[in-house]
Amino acid sequence: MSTPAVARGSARERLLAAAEELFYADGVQTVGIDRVIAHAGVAKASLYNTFGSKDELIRAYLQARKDRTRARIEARIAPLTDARAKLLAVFDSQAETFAQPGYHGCAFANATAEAAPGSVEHQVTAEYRAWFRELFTGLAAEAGARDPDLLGRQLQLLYDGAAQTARMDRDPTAADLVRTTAAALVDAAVG
Amino acid sequence: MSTPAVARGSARERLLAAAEELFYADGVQTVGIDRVIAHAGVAKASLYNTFGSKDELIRAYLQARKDRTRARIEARIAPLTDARAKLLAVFDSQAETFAQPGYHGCAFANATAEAAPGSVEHQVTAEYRAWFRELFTGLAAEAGARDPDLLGRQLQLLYDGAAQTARMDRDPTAADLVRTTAAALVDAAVG
DNA sequence: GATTGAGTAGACAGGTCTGTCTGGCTGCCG
DNA sequence: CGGCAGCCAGACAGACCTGTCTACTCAATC
Repeated sequence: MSTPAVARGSARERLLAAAEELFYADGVQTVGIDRVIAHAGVAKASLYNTFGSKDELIRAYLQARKDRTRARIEARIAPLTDARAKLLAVFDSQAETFAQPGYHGCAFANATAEAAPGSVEHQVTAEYRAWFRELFTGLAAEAGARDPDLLGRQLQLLYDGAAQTARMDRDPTAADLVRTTAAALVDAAVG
Repeated sequence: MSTPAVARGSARERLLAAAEELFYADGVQTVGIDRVIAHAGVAKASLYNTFGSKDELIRAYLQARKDRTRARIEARIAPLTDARAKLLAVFDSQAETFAQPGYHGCAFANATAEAAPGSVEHQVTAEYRAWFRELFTGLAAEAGARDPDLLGRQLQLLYDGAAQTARMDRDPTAADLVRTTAAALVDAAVG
């Protein structure tokens, strides 16, 4: 394995791509700098010239993940008009990730599990979750829920639980389960 | 901090107590052997004579945590006769843990987040979750749910999600939220 | 053609990690 | 009283970690 697995692009792009693969698969704590640069086919000095530290590489990894998740969900919601359908589409998007071969749970949950309070991991995760909360409560209000904040929090509860179940039990059918349950909660909160 | 924080008992007991505190608070990966033995006030040789390796200490830590959780929940549901009440009592037990000052999420979720597949962490976690699943589905059947397996899985979904929310958002009110939601799901599945 | 910027290869420092080993102390039991 | 089990303190080995530094290559641009 002397040949790098991430071949094209600038050193920055290759590093980020390698970090995304390795950090997600094996954990930001477990994976060392040496593995990242070997996977990217890049010199160590390039990493430190570009990102300055491992922490900043971790930040870029999580930031990229956040942006990608957000874009994926928003693209799915955009063409829909019905707010109920939009809410359920969020879980359809999650189902897609479960089905991917290397699925390994929520990257933010994993990264923060053993990270120190105030660390880079917690900083980006806080942003990620704030956005998610607003998404759910906003759509809940749009859908006409009696208590949009309650429904929004309930749905985030389900979303988090599904990711945990899918990872820990290696059970991709959690996708069906969570969608059914979410639909029931939405209908109960609106009806 | 030269005086050990865990004072009484045999070397084994002190090591396990220290491991439970430190591993849970800061993570099994983050905490090194030296911190554990300093906290326990014990020599390194005693650790390796007693447990043989760090992995086995981690196993003992998770095993102890599993046994304690199980005992706590079973003691809570034992005096109850109504199956619905038993199901909700599981969430009351979880609410208690949320309220504890050092609450830091599900120990098993945290330990497995960046652990290699097949590791000690995953082994004990699999046992823990199998027990939990049977508890929920058994009580769901007892409560007269139309589809006990479905309800059991739904409740475990909620339980996992609540632990994640309580940890990541530092939001202990997740306890009320999950109890309310669980009650709604139980009633919908039975009625 | 000279200069400059970006990148490469890899040695190195300084620290931390797990795990082993030596040597000595204490208290209990026969 | 002798012996031994259990424990302590800490040095040490060997691996691995992040981050720095030197010396070199190559391509584009002025």
